[in-house]
Amino acid sequence: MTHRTQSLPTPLVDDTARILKCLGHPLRLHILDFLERSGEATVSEIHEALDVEQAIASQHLINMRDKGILIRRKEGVNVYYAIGDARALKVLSCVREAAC
Amino acid sequence: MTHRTQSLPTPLVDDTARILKCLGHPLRLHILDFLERSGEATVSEIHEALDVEQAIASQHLINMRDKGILIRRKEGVNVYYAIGDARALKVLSCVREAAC
DNA sequence: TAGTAATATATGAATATATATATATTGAGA
DNA sequence: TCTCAATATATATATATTCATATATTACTA
Repeated sequence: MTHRTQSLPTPLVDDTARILKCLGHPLRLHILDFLERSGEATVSEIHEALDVEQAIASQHLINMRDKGILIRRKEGVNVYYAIGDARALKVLSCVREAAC
Repeated sequence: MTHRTQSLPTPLVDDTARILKCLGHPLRLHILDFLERSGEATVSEIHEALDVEQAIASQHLINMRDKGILIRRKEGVNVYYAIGDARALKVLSCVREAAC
């Protein structure tokens, strides 16, 4: 069969792979799901809602933020995280579809 | 903000994370892209087209097959791999969109 | 300014992953 | 049956990831 489309450019593949790899972890995917439904949430809210240690939650949140998947906003002693990447939202909506 | 939708079920999240993690590797994503454009391809065609060692290509192909992302068909001494998972195709189409 | 709650960081141990290389297996044809 | 080409497997090494735990930082408030 002939190739009807061009091969994906390597920089795009590399960047996409980074995002997919990051989302390819159950807890991070749960966090993403929670944040999408919450709009935004503090570290405490997340670690309580998902029943994981505070440090673990913080580690994964920072991980996702480093990759541009999440953004954060400080308010006093609290830190609010939210989804900051359209690709992550897209992945989530695909998973939602599958859930039906 | 209240939660307008239910949280994703854990088994679905786990399964999805497994797939995303697997696709979250540049070479595997390139292989997926190549297979989508080829329809199907042998190990040799893949390792030559993507310029990677035969054993490396085989390892990644088996990896993806183990996770149900690829299927394969034997024909004599050749083994043809093809995409066998709708989710993988969906991911690919999203990446294609981003490429435009 | 001392205490406290929220968050982040440092560190180590266990496990998983990626790559490279060498070798084995399989099937076809001379 | 011998050889060759295609594919798979075994193994070692290096590196990355994950989780757990302890500790540090930060900002508010009494």
